[in-house]
This record gives sequence, C-alpha cells and structure tokens, in this order.
Amino acid sequence: MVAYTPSAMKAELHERGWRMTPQRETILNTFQNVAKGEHLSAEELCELLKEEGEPISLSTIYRNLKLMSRMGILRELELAEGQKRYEINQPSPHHHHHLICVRCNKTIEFKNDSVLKAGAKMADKSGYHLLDCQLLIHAVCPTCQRSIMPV
Amino acid sequence: MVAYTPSAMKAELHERGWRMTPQRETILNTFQNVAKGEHLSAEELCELLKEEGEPISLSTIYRNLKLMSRMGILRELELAEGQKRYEINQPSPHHHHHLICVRCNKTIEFKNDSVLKAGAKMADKSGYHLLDCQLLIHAVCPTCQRSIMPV
DNA sequence: TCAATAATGCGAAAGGTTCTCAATCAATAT
DNA sequence: ATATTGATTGAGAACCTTTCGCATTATTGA
Repeated sequence: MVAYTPSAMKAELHERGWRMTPQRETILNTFQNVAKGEHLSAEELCELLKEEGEPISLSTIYRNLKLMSRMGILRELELAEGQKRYEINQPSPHHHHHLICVRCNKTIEFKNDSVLKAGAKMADKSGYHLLDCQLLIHAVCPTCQRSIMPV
Repeated sequence: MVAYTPSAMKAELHERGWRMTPQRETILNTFQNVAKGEHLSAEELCELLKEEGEPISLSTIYRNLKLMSRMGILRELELAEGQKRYEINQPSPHHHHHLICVRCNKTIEFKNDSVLKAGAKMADKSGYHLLDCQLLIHAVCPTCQRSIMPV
C-alpha cells in the first residue's frame, strides 16, 4: 500500500506488458486531488471528469477502476447499497476504516493502526500480497435507533 | 451479535409490528444448519430450498436476506465479484474475518478477537448499535502472484 | 372467528456493470 | 523518425443481480 505517482504506475503496468494512457493518468490524478474521505462511484467520476473538460467513457472508467483496485492503487468500497465506490489507497498514517449505518448509510471514518497491522500480518502469514485492508462495521446510528422505520 | 432462535427472531419482529412466517423460519434454520464457513447467495439459497422441497420465491428470499442482515441475524458479505453472499452471524468464539484473493477469489477465514473488540468499541463510542464487524482483506494469493494473468 | 394489514409470489422493471468490436494510440523495433 | 504490433478506448448492446408493483394469501390481535 504505497502512494502512486503516474510514473510508478506506468512502471508497474510495463512489468506486465501493459500501457500507460492519458485516461489512466487522469483517473489517478483525480483521485489524488479529490478531498480526503470522499469516495466516488464510476458514474460520479464520469460526471466529474466531464465537468472538468476531460471526459472519459464510462466503459473505460469501469475497466480502470477495477484495474487500479487490483493493482492496489485504489480501494474498492461497498458502503451504500447498490454501487461500489472508490478512493485512493493511502499508506498507514492516512489509512482508515468505515462504520456504516445500514439504514441511512451515514458513514464514519476512523483510524486504527493495530487493526491494519493485524490484517497485514494475516496476509503475510498466508503468503498473500496485501492490496487493501478495511474493517467494515455495519451498525444502526443513534438517529435511526430512535426512529421506527422499515428495517 | 447473538445466535438467534426462531422465537427470539419472532419476538424481535413483533417489537416493530412485523410478523414471523414459515419462510422466515425456514431461511433462519437453513443458515444455522449449513456447514460452517459456507456462504450462500440469494440464488443458491433459492436452489437449495427447492431441492429440499421447501421452495421459497426469489423475491421473498431477497427481501428476507436484507431484513435479517439489518436485524443482525445474518452477515452480508461481498467476497466474489457480482453478488452478495450471506452467512449466519455468530457471536465471538465463532466470529471470523475474510482474506480474499482479488484474482481467483480464493478466500481464507480467520479469527481475531482484538479486531472484533476494536470494532465493537468504535461502534459503541459513536453510539451505534453494532450489527456486524468484518475485516476485509483484499490481496493476491501465492498462486496468482506466480501466474502472469490479466490484472 | 374475523378484520386489519404484513408478507408472499409472480413477472416486469430497474440499475449497475460487463461485453463486443471497430477505431485509435502507446510502446517497441526498424 | 517511422512503421508495426497489439493493448486500449468509446459507444452501445447485453447481462445479471436485485428491486418493484400488485393481486393473493396468511399472521396477528381482538
């Protein structure tokens, strides 16, 4: 889990016979410049890039979100229902986890280095190459506990 | 996170003005009897129940998987791509986490009480009512590290 | 036993994601 | 610098899991 530069990404792509493209660099830069704690869906990223005058097709966005997640550059999050969201995968001091209300989707981010270390240790012990480690807590927030709502 | 009996589930449903049904009891029993570490998708559960001569419609299965997850009876897992899987939500000694290879989806289950405690503490501190706490590790397994494969 | 209304089952619809394929472009060899 | 190879892109169709609408059925409380 390292912070990627375009050239580091390029080098790693080349190791596998793949190519760096302007679209990939744009996506990388966008995630690095987006406000901390903001997660984008494929659709939202597509809209954002269109607004900024560097449109990329939705197909390409989907392909590269998956590629970059599997390279460990992005984290794939399943926070709200129905769509995946992505954020840059930052190293330890900025690494965080998510506490999510299953009713209203209110999400709290929190840090916990010992959890990260436990995950890294587990991956290492099993010979796995770590890409991402996230503690996912599903819960009911104080507001939703008080309201009588469907489920 | 407690182990539910049909009558405990019924009591909790009644608290909110809802009802126990034969379908809900069947689903609860099925998850409690399925081999440990086995996660079922909605489709698989539907097939399994059909084979066992107690068919339940797919709509009802979807509705109740969501309901039971939000009650904390089931855990909703996003292990492989494309579909959610469910398992019974067991208390501490049996509670476990998942280490997943992003390429071949090979999954290792492991226990870590301190991670569970850290999650429970975080939920409590924020006033959230804990339903599920899962450490999700995305990684590349030893076999896939050696193979030159797409992503 | 009856009334109220939650839950089911069926099929249709939705919505996110993947696929297909021709055109384009990055990287390498010439 | 140019040509060549094949990875990547873009557009839209297709796919597939999940949700929705609604008539019917069944649970609960009186």
